[in-house]
Amino acid sequence: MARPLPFDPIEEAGRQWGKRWTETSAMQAATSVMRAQQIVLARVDDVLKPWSLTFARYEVLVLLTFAKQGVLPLGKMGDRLMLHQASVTNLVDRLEKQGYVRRVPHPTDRRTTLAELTKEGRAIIDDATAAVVSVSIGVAELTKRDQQDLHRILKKLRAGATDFEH
Amino acid sequence: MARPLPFDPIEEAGRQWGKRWTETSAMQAATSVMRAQQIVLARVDDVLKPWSLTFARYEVLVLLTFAKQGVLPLGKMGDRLMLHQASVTNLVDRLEKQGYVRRVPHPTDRRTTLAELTKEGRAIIDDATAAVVSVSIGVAELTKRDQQDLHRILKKLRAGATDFEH
DNA sequence: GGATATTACTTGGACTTCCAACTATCTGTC
DNA sequence: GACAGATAGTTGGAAGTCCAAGTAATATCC
Repeated sequence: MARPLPFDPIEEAGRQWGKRWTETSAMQAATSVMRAQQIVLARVDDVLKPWSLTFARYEVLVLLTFAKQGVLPLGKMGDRLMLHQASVTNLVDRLEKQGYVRRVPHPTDRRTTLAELTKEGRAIIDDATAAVVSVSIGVAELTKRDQQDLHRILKKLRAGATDFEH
Repeated sequence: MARPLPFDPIEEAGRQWGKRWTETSAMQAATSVMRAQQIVLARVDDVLKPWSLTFARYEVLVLLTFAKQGVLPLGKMGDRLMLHQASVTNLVDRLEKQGYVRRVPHPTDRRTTLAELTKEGRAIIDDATAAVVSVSIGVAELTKRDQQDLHRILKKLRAGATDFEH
């Protein structure tokens, strides 16, 4: 990371940007999102270190926890997590090496691979989540109202990106 | 990417999360930020392809454009862009190979390396920016009001992350 | 003035993400 | 039933991010 500045770099960028170009508030919104993601990611990754997990791999475990039997096809996981298939393959590879997840063949469709939570994976998820919750999933500065506003605004963005039908 | 779902995966995750854990709105806010970043990045990267640029490298060029002489020390760029020094080194390496930027020794401090915009770099920045502006920097679905709200809310988050003094 | 600490940048490695290409398997149609 | 097309997953490569360690140069302090 870098050292904190005596001013907000995004405000300053807005000032400079506005001298030459248009869409200043869009630029500031976009830049804020980029930076906020970095912050949330760093914070959550940090509290997940005791389990050698990252936010990305933690999300995979959480998703499996939501499934009835702790089992899901890799493809479906990619849809839900909004990730490329190759990314899912990578994450499951690592989780499998860590022993939190196991690959299992689909009973009828031999193209499909299922990811299944292992006993170890199931055992840590509540503790890992407690750690993640303890830092408010990286958005501790925001009130509940802020969090909801953020979710509402970004939902418009996501709806326009063919994330889901609307 | 994956195929669009018949429902919003973040709403669905909220439903499932709430059955077991707390801080559901924080989870949805954090997850929304992660996904929004992905969307903005993909959109901006896409329109920058004609110049073989990415959002990250484009931001470096924009920052240099803001500097009087088109020259800045790498360290200062890292501070402004909120990037690790190693990331700046990497980006400047690539921009230098592309001919958009040149490394120049600092006149008095021999530890410092300056990045300087080349004529080529200066020549493309307005066109590249026109392309980026044409997609509203990836946040086209948001009204100006939304963009400002987003900026305001995320500023709280950034202030808590020692991005700048407040 | 010299030893120590700080600062600036680079390098190598880990991680995540994507794309494009490839293999294997299923589906649908004639 | 066979062939074309769609679907599922993996692999290899590119990009960006970070951290930790290393090198070089400047600052500080006694």
